[in-house]
Amino acid sequence: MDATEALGARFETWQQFEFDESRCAVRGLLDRIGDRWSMLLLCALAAGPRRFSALARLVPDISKRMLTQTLRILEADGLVHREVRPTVPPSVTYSLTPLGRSFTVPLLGLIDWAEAHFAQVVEARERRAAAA
Amino acid sequence: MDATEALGARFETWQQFEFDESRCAVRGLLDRIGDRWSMLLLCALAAGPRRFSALARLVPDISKRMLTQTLRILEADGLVHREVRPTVPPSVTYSLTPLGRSFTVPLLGLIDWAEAHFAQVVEARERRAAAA
DNA sequence: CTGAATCCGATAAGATACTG
DNA sequence: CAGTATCTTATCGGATTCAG
Repeated sequence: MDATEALGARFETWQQFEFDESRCAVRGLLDRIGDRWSMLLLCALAAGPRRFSALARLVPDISKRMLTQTLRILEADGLVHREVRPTVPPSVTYSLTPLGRSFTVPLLGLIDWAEAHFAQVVEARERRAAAA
Repeated sequence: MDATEALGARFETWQQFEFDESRCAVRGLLDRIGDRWSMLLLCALAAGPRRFSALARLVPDISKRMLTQTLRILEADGLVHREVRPTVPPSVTYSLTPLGRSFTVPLLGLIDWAEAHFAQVVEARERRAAAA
């Protein structure tokens, strides 16, 4: 059974649960990390703990608002650890939890696919644009 | 080198490209399939070709508008094939392309992780909610 | 049956200014 | 340094209606 068949079989079990949020993991997962920044921040933290301002520099076009919000969600989901040292000025360091590190395995798989096949996706789009 | 280190190293190469959209595959990928429906539809099509109305039934809470729009994007990206048979009434069948099937491999990895660890994520959220 | 077109509300997300 | 608060704009996505 290849991955496509396995995925198809998986989908059919979800139907039996009627995609109940608490049991349908895809929905629950994508609602949380399917946004523009979550995966990128997890990638940034994979290289090691980073402070707030360091993350802001690493991901150039994220606003402070979105950075804070996304980190809060990742922290609430148990993927990221937030450590505050009560110095003056304050120093806050973010790092991956063991759960967050376990997530880097499938995340790396996704990114490997993207880097290997993204050219094909772009080509498909261009071919379609040319046809229109 | 484990996945976390590999991912961290990967991230650092993206910085050198300044996350240029055309070369940063994550951005390009997530902009397309990071929405609410794309991955779910790819899962639904993994079990085999499906007609438009069949997909609408398989994914109960998607509107026709979003179904059409999402399928069009997946088609434009070369992940899904759209076949129209000029009967009356018209019959349109969607199926995964070879590129789409290759994507089911990392997608299955992501879903495996979600099903294995989603309980931990939920628990983390509840613990946080209880603390607040 | 398979869409296209339009309208509209909800949410996401950027910019800016301010705080301990 | 590490946020918060507020405002505003942009986009998402649902409901409805119409068409080939």
